[in-house]
Amino acid sequence: MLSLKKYLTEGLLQFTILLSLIGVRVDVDTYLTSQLPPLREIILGPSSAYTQTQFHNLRNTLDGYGIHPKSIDLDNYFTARRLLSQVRALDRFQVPTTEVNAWLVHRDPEGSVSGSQPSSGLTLESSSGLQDVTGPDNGVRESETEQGFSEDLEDLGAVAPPVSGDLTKEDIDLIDILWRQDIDLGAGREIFDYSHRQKEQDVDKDVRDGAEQEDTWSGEGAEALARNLLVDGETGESFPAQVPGGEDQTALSLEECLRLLEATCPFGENAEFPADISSITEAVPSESEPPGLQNNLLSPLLTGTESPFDLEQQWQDLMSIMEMQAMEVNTSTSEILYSAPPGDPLSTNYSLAPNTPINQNVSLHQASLGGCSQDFSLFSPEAESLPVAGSSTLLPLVPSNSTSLNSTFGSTNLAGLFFPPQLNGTANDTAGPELPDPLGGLLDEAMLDEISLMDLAIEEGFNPVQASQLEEEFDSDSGLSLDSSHSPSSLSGSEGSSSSSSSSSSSSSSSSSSSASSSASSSFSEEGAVGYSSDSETLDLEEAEGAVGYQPEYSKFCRMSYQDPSQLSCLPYLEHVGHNHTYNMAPSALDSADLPPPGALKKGSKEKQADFLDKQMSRDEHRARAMKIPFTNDKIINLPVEEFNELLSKYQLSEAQLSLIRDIRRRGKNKMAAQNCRKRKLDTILNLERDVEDLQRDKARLLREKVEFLRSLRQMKQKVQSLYQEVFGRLRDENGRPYSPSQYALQYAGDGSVLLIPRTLADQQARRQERKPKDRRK
DNA sequence: TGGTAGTGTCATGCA
DNA sequence: GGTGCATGACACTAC
Repeated sequence: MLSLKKYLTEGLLQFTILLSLIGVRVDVDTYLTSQLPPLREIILGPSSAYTQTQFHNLRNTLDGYGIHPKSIDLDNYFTARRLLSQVRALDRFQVPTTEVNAWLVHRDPEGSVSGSQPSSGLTLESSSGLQDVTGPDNGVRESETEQGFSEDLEDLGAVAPPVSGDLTKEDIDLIDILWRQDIDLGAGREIFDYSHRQKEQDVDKDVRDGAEQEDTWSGEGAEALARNLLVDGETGESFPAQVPGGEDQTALSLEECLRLLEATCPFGENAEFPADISSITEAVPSESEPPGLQNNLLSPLLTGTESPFDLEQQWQDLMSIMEMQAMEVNTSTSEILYSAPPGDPLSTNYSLAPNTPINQNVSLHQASLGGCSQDFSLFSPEAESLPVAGSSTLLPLVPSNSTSLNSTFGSTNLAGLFFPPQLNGTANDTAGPELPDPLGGLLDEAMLDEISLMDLAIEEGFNPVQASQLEEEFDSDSGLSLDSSHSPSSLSGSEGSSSSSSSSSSSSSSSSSSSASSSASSSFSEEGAVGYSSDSETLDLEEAEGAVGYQPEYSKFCRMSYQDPSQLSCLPYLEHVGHNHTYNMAPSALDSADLPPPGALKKGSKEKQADFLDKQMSRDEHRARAMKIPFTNDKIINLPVEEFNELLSKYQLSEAQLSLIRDIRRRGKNKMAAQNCRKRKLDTILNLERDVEDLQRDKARLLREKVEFLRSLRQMKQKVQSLYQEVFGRLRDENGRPYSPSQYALQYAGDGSVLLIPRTLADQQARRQERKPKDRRK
């Protein structure tokens, strides 16, 4: 069955890829959704968006680059819808599930925007559907993971019609010729569009392996980049779309931004912008805009080398989980840890997989590789030194290192709240000038407080209250003093049953006993005389023997019954199994210590039986026998004090006999006490073992929850940074130029207003806000 | 022969 | 102070 699935899957994929490569549109969704849900799941997983809606064909006609991506009105519509859904999703703290989106690669006829295909063949993203995967359509193809969104697309006619007839063999040959030209020039097309080529070659393998994954945000970042790129039809290189009259292409007017914010943010009504830019409703992009300026707008939450955890701490956590996995506590732990989505920070830190797309720099970098060399330079450290936007040489948003997070968000508000100090510690270490949090007011304080509390909990590893309770419990349970009260099993079961006979033997008188003696006898009957009492068999033997002494060896096995009651059921012929302490027997009884066979008791004579019992008598029994004590050691030991004294008064006993009787009673009681003590010790140890296992189980569970929380936090961060990036990227000054992220920043105040403020001012505010939490902690 | 586990016993403290 | 109980320490035995 598996092989059949594999065969079908691979075969369909290969066939579809082939069709796609020759230009035949294959919309797998139409087949999978309606007809073959199992097959769909085989290929796509439980829920995924697998469509090859070639939006690029809408714009990429045969002459390809004749239509700019931004000329399509759907773009704004989709962007607004997506932003709205993302913002709405921000108030939901959800633990995402993994979803695999497989994208078929279609070779663009010619002049395709190479930079528009940064995503690899496989994109792993959240099922929340709020993260977009920029498909090969240069941004028009928006988040189809949103429920029903793809339907909207189709309703709007966004789904490209089949283009099988558009591409002829000559066209394909022409593409190859142009391609070879680049190769002849020393620049293969794959240099400019690595992922494009990579996808064509490896998509089949990737679909099967599911290994190559991209962070969704990188797709968005690439989308934002690619939107501003035009493509050289010959080389496939991309270059910034700074063309005259481009106001209808790339510029999103401020009005649109405001509308967008109103639609996306609940505080949109109060949104306001500085007056100096309020009049910029007709943004006209300038030709003189330095290339790459807009592309410098990078993720304010983007961390270059995201190492949100202390490595040592995470290793400890990992080892704990590994221990629990060894204990087979919960197999879901491994599922979480090892099947974590690519964006999972823990999976990155744990597995240290080199290809894990957790490194957002890498993802964005790769996305930029698809564009052009200019884009490439944006993400290189050298970019910091490039003159950008006139005199501005500061590029604090360049995520070449981990300062990017704090450079824009500082350590306040979102950055500080989304990431506990433990998480962004490296970012703090390398943080340069702290910049204000442009999204400080994006979330209301209540939500931020919740997140902050959760961060504290995560930072502490456990709930401090619970941790203190655990600590107290451990303290109180230290040692063996917790025994009886803490371990209810310590004095139950075998003890009660074993003491029943002794208590019954004294029940006639103990019921009439009063006060102290009654309490003593009751306590004795309840938890005393463990295993030391003579059972009926012993009593019969004793009476048959007619004289003295309990049967310590019989009772010994009864006492041992708490260890395994089913094995040693107080049978005399099983004595050879256990210990045979004969040192307490009379020297005369130590001779001929060979035990009779099991059948000896049945067939043997009374003499042999007497010999056998004689051997089993303890030293005190022998002494009592030698001293002619007129009652059994069992009575001596187990009778309550009053009954015992009454019994002694009935007989005329010598001083030596009385002394021996008292010694026997003392030793017998102490013997039982010792046995109880040892039993309690054993129970305590067993209970402690159970407690340790429970605690380890709890720890593993908490670690799993921690992983999920952090993953969700990371996704929220990505969404926020994406929103910031999109909104900021659409802002234009009076000249239609985008604002430099090194000079301006968006700031969301607590009252819901949105401000575009200078970076310096944002820095100051960020510092102020950073001091507040420190003061609070003090 | 030495180590270990089980057991009994003694001494001691506590209630 | 006697009694019962708990427990550490020791000795002994069997394996």
